[in-house]
Amino acid sequence: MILKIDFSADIPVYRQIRNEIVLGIADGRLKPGEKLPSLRTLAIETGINMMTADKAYRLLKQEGYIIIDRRSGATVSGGANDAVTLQTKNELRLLISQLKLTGVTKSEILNLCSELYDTMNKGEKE
Amino acid sequence: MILKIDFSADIPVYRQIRNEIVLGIADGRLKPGEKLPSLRTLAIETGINMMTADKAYRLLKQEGYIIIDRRSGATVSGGANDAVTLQTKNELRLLISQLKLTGVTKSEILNLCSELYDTMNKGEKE
Amino acid sequence: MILKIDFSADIPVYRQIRNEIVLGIADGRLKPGEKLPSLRTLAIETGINMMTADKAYRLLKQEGYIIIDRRSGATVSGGANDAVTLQTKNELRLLISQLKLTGVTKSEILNLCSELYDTMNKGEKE
Amino acid sequence: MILKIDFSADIPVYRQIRNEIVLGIADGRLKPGEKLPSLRTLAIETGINMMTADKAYRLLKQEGYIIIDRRSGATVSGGANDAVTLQTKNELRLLISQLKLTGVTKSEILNLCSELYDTMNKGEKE
DNA sequence: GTGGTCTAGACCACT
DNA sequence: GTGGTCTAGACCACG
Repeated sequence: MILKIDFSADIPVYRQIRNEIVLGIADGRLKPGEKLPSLRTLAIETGINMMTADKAYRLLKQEGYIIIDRRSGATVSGGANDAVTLQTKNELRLLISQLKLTGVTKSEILNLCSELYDTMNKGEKE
Repeated sequence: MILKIDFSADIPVYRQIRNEIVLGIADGRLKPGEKLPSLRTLAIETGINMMTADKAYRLLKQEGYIIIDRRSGATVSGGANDAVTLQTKNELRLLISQLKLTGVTKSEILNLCSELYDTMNKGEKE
Repeated sequence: MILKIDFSADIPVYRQIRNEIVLGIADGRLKPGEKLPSLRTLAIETGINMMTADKAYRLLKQEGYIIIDRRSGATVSGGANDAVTLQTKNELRLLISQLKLTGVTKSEILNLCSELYDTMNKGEKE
Repeated sequence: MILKIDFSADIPVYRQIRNEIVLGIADGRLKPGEKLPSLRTLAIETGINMMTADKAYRLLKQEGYIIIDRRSGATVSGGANDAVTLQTKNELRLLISQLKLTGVTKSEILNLCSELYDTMNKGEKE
């Protein structure tokens, strides 16, 4: 799995990494139990600082997306903490507000969500 | 409309204000054409600095949510720029990934979105 | 001649009026010797404050575009002060820089200028 | 590249900085990919406040003239957004009106534009 | 080191 | 009255 970083984006690099990995797990490109690259490998491959990679992994661990083991490094857990759910639902409310105000109808939103959800189950191909 | 600011949150104050106003417009508490408080009033009422208030209004203006009139201050526009839509859809994908990984099913997500959307129509024409 | 004011624009109202009148003179919709509306009329028709209208006329007078006579009000002079030329040439340099950086070629710029100039001689129809 | 600020001019400081940088890019004194001074450096060197410098950079970023990189600050992008083109063309019409009314002939205007454009290619590929 | 955010004032331009 | 701009600091997030 290749991570693309946009250094000129508004969103911090460590968060971009976190987001891409979350997306990767959700759509099946990263499978539960699968090993993630080491901090060093990740840092070199993406051209980022190792401390930034560390920050991303710590965040993912705290949210329950990955498990960090001293011996085997970071592996995908396959789930996430419930605390994430609550926070996410609040954010969802804001996004739906924004979509509504840009003229997206309710059914369009539901279709969009449905498609997005379905798409995640078909990313099995490497 | 009262704005609640959490000064210890990790989300910037000017963005909290922006978000609350977007939510307010979407759910009808703020109606198109309605006048928003002046920069000074907003700053005093919420206990923030004028420049922070200015930053929030500038962002809202840039996104098309409000119109800033040289004579009478800021008013609600009722819509938003298309650029917002695209950005929002990307963010939506991440949120749905997160919900999926915390065990929320597809139908639960769709119900949640539906409820959120409907809640926003209180006090407005359907 | 009808003046359109955009109260939500970044450019001050008095300057919008000034600009529209300059454009009107240049393209022949306003002819030398022609009488401009009184401050009061202008203010009422455009929905602006009389002081704002006054400011616009004072600026136009100072630049030589109009002549203000106590008895007959403001009339179009047909020219402008040389001081305007110098200032304008400086501004022109910036605009051409901007066009160049947005990918407009030299010949496109020259064609554009040529067209703009020619268009101004055909605005004879009221 | 040295930026000259006129603190008594009626054009805001942050806009003067923006203009000088645009001119610098267009005439090749600033090359694409080149690093601009940091906010702090710029503020100290020109004797302005950091927030004013920030305002100038934000504007340049929004217009597409520069890229702000989280790692190393601001760099010249070499282009600009299309939205700038449209705005600029409108402003061009006004300037040409003004020149016409101060007695500058069409061929003089075209020559002037041509010279201004050519002057910008010093130190660059034709 | 960098930019991002924020404060508590101030003065000016505009309407 | 309004927003627009600016100062001289400060602290934090990021890399």
